[in-house]
Amino acid sequence: MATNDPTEPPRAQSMAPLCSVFRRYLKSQGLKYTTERADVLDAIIARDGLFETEELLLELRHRGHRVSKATTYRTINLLQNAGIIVQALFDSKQAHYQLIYGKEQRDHMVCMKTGRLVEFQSSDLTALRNRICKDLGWSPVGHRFQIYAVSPEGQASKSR
Amino acid sequence: MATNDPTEPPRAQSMAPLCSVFRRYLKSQGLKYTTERADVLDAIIARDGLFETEELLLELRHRGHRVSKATTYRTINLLQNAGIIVQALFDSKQAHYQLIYGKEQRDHMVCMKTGRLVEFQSSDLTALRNRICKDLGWSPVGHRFQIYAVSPEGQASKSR
DNA sequence: GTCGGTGCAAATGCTTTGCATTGAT
DNA sequence: ATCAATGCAAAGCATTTGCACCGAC
Repeated sequence: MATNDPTEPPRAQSMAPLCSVFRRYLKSQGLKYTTERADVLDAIIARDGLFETEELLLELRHRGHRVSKATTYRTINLLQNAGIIVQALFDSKQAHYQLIYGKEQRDHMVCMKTGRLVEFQSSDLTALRNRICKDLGWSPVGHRFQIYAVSPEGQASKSR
Repeated sequence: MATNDPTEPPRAQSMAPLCSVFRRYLKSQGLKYTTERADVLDAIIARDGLFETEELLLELRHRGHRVSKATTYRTINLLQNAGIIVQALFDSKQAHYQLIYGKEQRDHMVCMKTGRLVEFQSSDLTALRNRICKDLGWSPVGHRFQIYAVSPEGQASKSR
């Protein structure tokens, strides 16, 4: 599913910092750091890319963690508020999320023939975003960018 | 699906061409051009911007056209397939659409304080998109770009 | 020991669908 | 006349919520 950027070596996210970011956020809100919440964050870190809730539940089951669907949804919302994950992708019945904390913005390119999804980074894009904001007097916070295109494989397949 | 020509000046959309684009699409699929479908397209043209289904239903009622919710949804799907509208915006329970046929791509900037939504166009962005695709050997079809930022008014409001 | 958290099942709310009727070509 | 479209109400589905019990601080 998710591929990565050819220029940067993909590294696994070490768990400790994210975990403490989450703890700090929870404490600041008077909320508790529970095993279920830790399990959900772990599973997200393990995937290290785009995920949807159903996949996350499978990942959790797979690792032998029993977290209810309700709690998973609740935790995803907390992680969004904490700025650790953000929603990604348009045009989908189901919400997709991606880990974002401490990472450069990652954008997506979807193949309209094969459905293949590629992540990429572009500092030019971020620069352009900042310029657009500046021109209009706004302060940039973030962005979402998704390209619809046809991959080389998709072009090859004459069928359909 | 339907893209457009960046060299062409953005002009106000007159109704006739879109209507015939839709008719042509319907005919090509062996589908019928009905008054309800025409009414939905009219209402979308009248709004000429972002809309969600509920708003569209109100617009239709307002103009004295009785089109059922089911038909409106069905027509929206057809218009997407015809390349006349596309889904826009992330992070929303409800789908938002925008008229796109024969227009330059329009992107969005949302104020995180006030919720204000601004549309903008950037040919640099399209150029950047095309370059990114070319570098990876893909053929660009379209894109969605949404900036999260704080508007001048939002910055002024210290409250919250 | 307190609150907040969890799981379950029920509730929501947007969107889709089945079916009998209506209408465009 | 035919075959698709419409409207209604019911069904789907991802997500949220109410509530009784449980667990982190």
